[in-house]
Amino acid sequence: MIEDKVKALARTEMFRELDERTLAVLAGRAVERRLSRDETLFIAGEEARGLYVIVSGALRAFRTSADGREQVIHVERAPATIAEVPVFDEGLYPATVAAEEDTTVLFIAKRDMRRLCLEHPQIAFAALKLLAGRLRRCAELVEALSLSEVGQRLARLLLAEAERAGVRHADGIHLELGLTNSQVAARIGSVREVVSRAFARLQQDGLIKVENRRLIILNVEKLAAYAGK
Amino acid sequence: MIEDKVKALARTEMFRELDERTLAVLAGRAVERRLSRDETLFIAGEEARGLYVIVSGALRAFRTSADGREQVIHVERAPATIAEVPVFDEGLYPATVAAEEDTTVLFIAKRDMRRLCLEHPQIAFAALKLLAGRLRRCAELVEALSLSEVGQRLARLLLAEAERAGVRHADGIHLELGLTNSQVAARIGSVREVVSRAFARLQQDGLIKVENRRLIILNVEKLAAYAGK
DNA sequence: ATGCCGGAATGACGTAAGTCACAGCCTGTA
DNA sequence: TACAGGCTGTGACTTACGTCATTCCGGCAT
Repeated sequence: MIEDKVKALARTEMFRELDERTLAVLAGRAVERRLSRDETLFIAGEEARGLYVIVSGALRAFRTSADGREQVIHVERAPATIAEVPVFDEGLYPATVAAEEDTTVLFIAKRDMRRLCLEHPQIAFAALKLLAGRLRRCAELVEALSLSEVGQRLARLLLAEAERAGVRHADGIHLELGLTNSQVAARIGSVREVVSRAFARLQQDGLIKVENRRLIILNVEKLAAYAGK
Repeated sequence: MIEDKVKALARTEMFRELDERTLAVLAGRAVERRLSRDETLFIAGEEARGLYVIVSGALRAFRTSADGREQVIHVERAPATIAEVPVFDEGLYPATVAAEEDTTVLFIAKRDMRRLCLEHPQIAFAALKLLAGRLRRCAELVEALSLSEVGQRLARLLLAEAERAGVRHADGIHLELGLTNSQVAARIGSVREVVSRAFARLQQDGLIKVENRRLIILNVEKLAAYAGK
């Protein structure tokens, strides 16, 4: 039980440098919570009490507009952490977080986290690296939203997903996308129908091939060029 | 000379907690550089050797599209630091940085910065707070670009600038904007002409009043409501 | 079979916003 | 005084994108 928690913590970028003893103490204080697909963990603007370690599954952090459209800020999958920002700047949760799939998390209180950073410089360092990386990707998202169009943003997403979960094959990179068009739209800042058309376009141009929820990137270089990267 | 550098460092959020001695050592290693308006400090993708402390003036970090349009990621004015990200994640500079006005900076080498974080946990903490805040604002920018339209984004910018530099007055908040329409466009993700029209619209609707480069926010509440905040 | 449901595809349409071109206005300066 | 350069404002046009409505398809349960 507590063993499992220790293992889960030790797998994250944030806590992997910690010694067994400290991990055990931290694990003892960590509270587990299970979420079903699409269940929400917390809402933007809520009082932030701490951060979460993703033990299994994946979470998305997003913002919602007045008329209900969602824009995903980032997606984190196990092993990872989420909601670090309010731990360090003392503000409210900056985004709503919900489960992409069935997910288990561990809650770590803000105070525990801050003390850990002071007593273990490696943790502060890991946190710095993590936030820096996240900021880098957030800036890229800003650029994409402002300076590229939907087709290019879709291409970028496909390349990123291929990087993460693609399988190299003779005819190209095979990819189990596992996202509905709506989910893709929320990530790249658009809507269902437009994504549908963008996919059709990429397929027409011979860059990708889609058949029953399975996707093949036929020409990575061309796709990257099209994405403008 | 070195006195001035110490003073400049001590004013920043990043270094204000440091004791005099350590500040003096750091100042001794800091290299000064002066930039004229619009001169560029470094370019996105360059090898990152360290971060910069803004002694006076202001810098903007931005990305450029293939066809030359710019999207500003953030603007920092003295006293502040810029380019912390690559110090902590070891990557290249994530954005191009140029001077908004005549500016003086101090260069701090990556190694010095990292050592400082290990030896002085308060510095690591300050850096964490700073990155967290920046990430928060970056996420807000993402939301704005994806879910609001130009008029609303302009309204948000005006409210933020009023917060920073506005003067409360009988007829509303007076604001010396000091930005051309092109500069505003680069910040809110649009182009000159559209910004010009958005200003006209806000004025028509009686939310603001513009006369010879000077701006008055007549109705803050309405403007905030219009911004959707 | 039948019906239902979530997702995908697609045509028709409206619109915000980007592009182009031009004219007016300052300010500095040759 | 006149000219150039930077900024603004505005009309005319184009277009990418978002919206709406309909249809189709493939499970899945009844």
